Amino acid sequence: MSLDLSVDRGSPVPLYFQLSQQLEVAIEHGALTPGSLLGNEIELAARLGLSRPTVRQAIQSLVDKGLLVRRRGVGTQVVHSKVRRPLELSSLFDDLEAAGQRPATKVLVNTVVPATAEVAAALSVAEDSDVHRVERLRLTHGEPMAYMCNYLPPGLLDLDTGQLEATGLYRLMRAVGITLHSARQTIGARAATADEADRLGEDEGAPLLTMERATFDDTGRAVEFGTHTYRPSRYSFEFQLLVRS
Amino acid sequence: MSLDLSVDRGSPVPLYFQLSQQLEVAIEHGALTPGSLLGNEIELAARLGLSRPTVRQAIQSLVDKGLLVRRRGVGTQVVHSKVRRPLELSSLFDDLEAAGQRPATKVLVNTVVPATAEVAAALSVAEDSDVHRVERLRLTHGEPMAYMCNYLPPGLLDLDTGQLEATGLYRLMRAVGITLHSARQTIGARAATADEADRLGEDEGAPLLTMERATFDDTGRAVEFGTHTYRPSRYSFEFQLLVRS
DNA sequence: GCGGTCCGATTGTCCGGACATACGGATTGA
DNA sequence: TCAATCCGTATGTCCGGACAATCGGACCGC
Repeated sequence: MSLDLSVDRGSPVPLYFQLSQQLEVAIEHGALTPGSLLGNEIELAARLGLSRPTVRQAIQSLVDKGLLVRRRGVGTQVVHSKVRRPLELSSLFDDLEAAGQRPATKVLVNTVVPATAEVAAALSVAEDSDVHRVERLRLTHGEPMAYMCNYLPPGLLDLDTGQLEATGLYRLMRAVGITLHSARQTIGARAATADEADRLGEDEGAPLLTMERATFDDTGRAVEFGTHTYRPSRYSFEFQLLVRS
Repeated sequence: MSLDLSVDRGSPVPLYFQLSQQLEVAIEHGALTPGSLLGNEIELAARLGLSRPTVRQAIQSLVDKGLLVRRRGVGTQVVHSKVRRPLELSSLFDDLEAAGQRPATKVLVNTVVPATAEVAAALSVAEDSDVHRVERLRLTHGEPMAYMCNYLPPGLLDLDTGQLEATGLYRLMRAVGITLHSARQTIGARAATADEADRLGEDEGAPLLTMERATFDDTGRAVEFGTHTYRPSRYSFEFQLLVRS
C-alpha cells in the first residue's frame, strides 16, 4: 500500500519515537493525506514487528500535537487543517531568525539593581535584593521593533553584553544548562509614553503591543521576568491553540 | 504517610483518571507540597492495587499539564511554580463568567452575507458564497469591553439572537455536537478608527487590542472565523505556556 | 581532601495479552 | 420507505512483567 515505515532496533532512539517521527514527516510531505485512515493499530504493530502499546505511544504523541485524531470504532485519521506549530514557549530572537529576518539586538542597559516589589514577587526574591536588569532594543531591517526589559535572579548567568547582542536570552540560558519549563504571560496594549515612543521611533500616544512574562525552569524556580513593548505595525503574536481533551 | 488515595473499580470513570484527579486536587489543596517527591511508581501501584502502567498514565497526564516533573533515578516531584491553567482554547464568555464578571452580550448584527476573499479563505468556502455574520458587543458592568465580528459557514448552526445574548458562541457549537479541536490566532494592536471608537466608547486613535481567530473542529473543518477588538484598559490575554518536551 | 568508581533507586522503554466500549454499516422488522 | 437492532471493527483501558538508562550518594583509593 502506501507507507514505507521501518524501525531500527539497534538505534538508541526509542522505537515509538522513530515511528512517530516517520509518521510526522509522512504527514508533512503529504504521503499521508488529510482525512485518510492510518490503518488499525494491531495490523500496524504486526507489520513493524512492534507491540501495540509501542505503536499507540507513537500515535498518541501525534494526537497530542494535533496532527491525528482517534475515533473509537472508526480508526485514526490525519487532521485536515494545516496545523503547523502549536504554541510554544518561543523566544523572539528564534522566531525572527526562523522567519529569515536577521534580528539585530542593541543592549541599552546591563546592570544590577535592587528589586522592586513587582520584580521581587515575580522572581520570588526579597525586595531590594540584587537582580540583573537588561534593557534591549530589537531591530529588523535597521528599524526598531521591540523594546525589552528583563530581570534575572542573581548567580544564574553572567550576562555578557556581547553575547546578548549576538543571540537571545533563552539561548544563553539553555547553554548553561537551564531547562525552561513554563511561563506565565500577559499580552495587552496601551498608548506609548514619550520615552517609549522615542525609543521605538513612534509618536507619543501611538498604540503599543505589550507583553509581560515570567519564565520558570523545571524545578519551578523563576529564571526571568520581563516586560516588552512591540510596535504593532511590525509585530503581532501568532500561534496555534489545541483544545485540551 | 500522607495521602488518602483510592480508586473505585466499579465506577465507569477510568482508573488512571480517578487517580490523576485525586493527585491534582491534592496538589491544588497543598496536601502535596511543591518540591515533594511523589513516591515511586511501583510502590504506589501496589498500594492502590493498580498496575504500574495505569499509575504511569495518571502521572503522565499531570506531567503534561505541567503539575509534575519526572526525574529518572530521582522520582516524580511537584512543580514549585503556581501553574494555574495552561493556555486553552477558551471563550471570552466562559473566561468572564469564571471570573465572576457576569458578561452581557448585545447582538448588533445577525445576518447572512456573501463571503469576502479573506473570510472565504479562512472558512474554506467559495468566495461570495453565503456565510453567517454575527456582530456582538460584550459588556461588563454595563460598559463595553469587546466588539466581536464572527463568520460561520452555512448550515452549521442556526444562530438565534436570543441564545447568542444568553451564552457564548462556543457553547452553542458544543451544544449541537461540534467538537472544537484547534484554532489559529493572532493578537495585535492598532489605533481605533472612528467607528470602532464609537462602538467601544473610546476616542478615535486610542489603542485597541485586536485578535483574529479561525477555529477548527476535530475533522479539520473551519467552523468559525472572527476578528475581535478589545479595550486594553479592560481586557488583556493572560495564559500559561508549557515547553514542549 | 579530592576524585573516580560502584551501586541502589527510580523512571524509561517495551512486550503480549485481555476485555470493555463505542461507532457505523448491514440486516431486519414494521 | 423508514426505523430499530445486530454485529464487526477499531480504539480505550488495564494487567504483569522484563530490561535499560540515568541520577545521586556512598564508598574507596590516591
